[in-house]
Amino acid sequence: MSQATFAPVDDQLELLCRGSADLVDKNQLRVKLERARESGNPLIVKTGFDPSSPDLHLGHTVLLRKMRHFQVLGHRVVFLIGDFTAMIGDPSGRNLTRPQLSAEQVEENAKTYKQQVFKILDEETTVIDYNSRWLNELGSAGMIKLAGRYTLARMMEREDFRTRWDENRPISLHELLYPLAQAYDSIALQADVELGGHDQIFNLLVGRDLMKEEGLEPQVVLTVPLLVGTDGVEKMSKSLGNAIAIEDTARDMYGKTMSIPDDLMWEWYLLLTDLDQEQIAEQKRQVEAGKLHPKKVKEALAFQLTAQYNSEDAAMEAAREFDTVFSDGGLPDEIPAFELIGPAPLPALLTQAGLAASKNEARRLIQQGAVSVDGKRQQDPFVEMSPASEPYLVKVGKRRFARLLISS
RNA sequence: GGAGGUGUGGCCGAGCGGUCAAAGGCAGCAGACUGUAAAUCUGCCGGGCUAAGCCCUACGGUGGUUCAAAUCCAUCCACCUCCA
Repeated sequence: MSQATFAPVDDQLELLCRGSADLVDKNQLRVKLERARESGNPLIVKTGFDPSSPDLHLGHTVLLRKMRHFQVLGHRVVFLIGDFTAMIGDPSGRNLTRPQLSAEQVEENAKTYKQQVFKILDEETTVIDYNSRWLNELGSAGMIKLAGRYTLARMMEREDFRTRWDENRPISLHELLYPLAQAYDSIALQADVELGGHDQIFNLLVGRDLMKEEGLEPQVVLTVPLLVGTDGVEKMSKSLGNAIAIEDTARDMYGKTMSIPDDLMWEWYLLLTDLDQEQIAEQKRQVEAGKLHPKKVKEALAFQLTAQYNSEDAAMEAAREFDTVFSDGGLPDEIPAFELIGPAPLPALLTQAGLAASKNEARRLIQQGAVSVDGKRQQDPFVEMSPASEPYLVKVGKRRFARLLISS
């Protein structure tokens, strides 16, 4: 292991604590950092990822960014793919048992993961590992021994288990093994620090307990808050439709960011950017005092995020287009074109062009005044569109555009 | 092994045999307004039909009872609880 020099401990602590939810405990982390500084041996920082959701979104990046902070400071970050534990399915925050994944799915998902995380992590220094490496070998005898070190009562301290129990919802036995398996990962890696989302706190603490039982120095547990999604209410999740994927187009990323409630901006700044905390607070004060327009602040946020995951050019382009389309009611750069056969009623054409899900919906949209043809609102749901040499420019709502060329 | 319960639209959740395409909430979409795909208010929210009406599909599956079934019966499936 290479000898390294580390920044002063207080400086490290400041960066590491930024935007964190729990830290158990800070003094221990200080001790570990000091030791690393003296010995030149970096801390082993473990973060587990369940390969069940390969589409990473900004919610995941909060954690990835914290990992990145450790990397910047010269520590050894282990990106642990929970290919073994994925067979169990993490019960954290769940009120239902998760579906179990097949080995093929896990492998496929893990691949997709790797393609995405290096937008944030440093590919050179990130250690990627799989927990099947030691958990497979553990075998059922080892698992039983491990299970013998924890009690049902302690397991039931967990809020999600407790809730499910109280509400007569099922808890499968294998779910009880998840925290144990995760704890065993920490033992196997001899982790100094384990990172996770705040919902992981229980699992991470079990890791501490079992490390002590093994006679190891317990890991420090550091969690980050769960990012609230674009709806401003629920935590960001793909299935809730309030997520911004890191593979989203620049246009989507910018637009979706602009759609978050104003109040949410500050948290996003804290968790998703490296903007100085004092600067964030200052902007917030100015907005509250009415000196700074919140839209400006949100634009800057949208720009930063878009630039980070796409490119500055793409971000500028997205910003310009957003203004054109939404502030000025103009046209986007790219409008999908369709060639359809006519004459035909407008609702049928809208449906064929994918601008409406069904003819009924198309009719409703027309009646509600959502549809314009060549810039003029069209409110007759029975209007026939006849063939023409030039395509019609059709707009549905604020965001759906198409050029429809009608031929006979 | 025994007893009981539940299964409704993307989700949650009401639902007397007819007036149920199914209350209410969430999500979604649209309009107005605006400062944005913020906030707020209003409307829409299974499919088809030149429609204030009609038709089709739908309340776990199947089969019945009935003029009429999400509602009653049988059976199957799935899930849950309690007792042992």
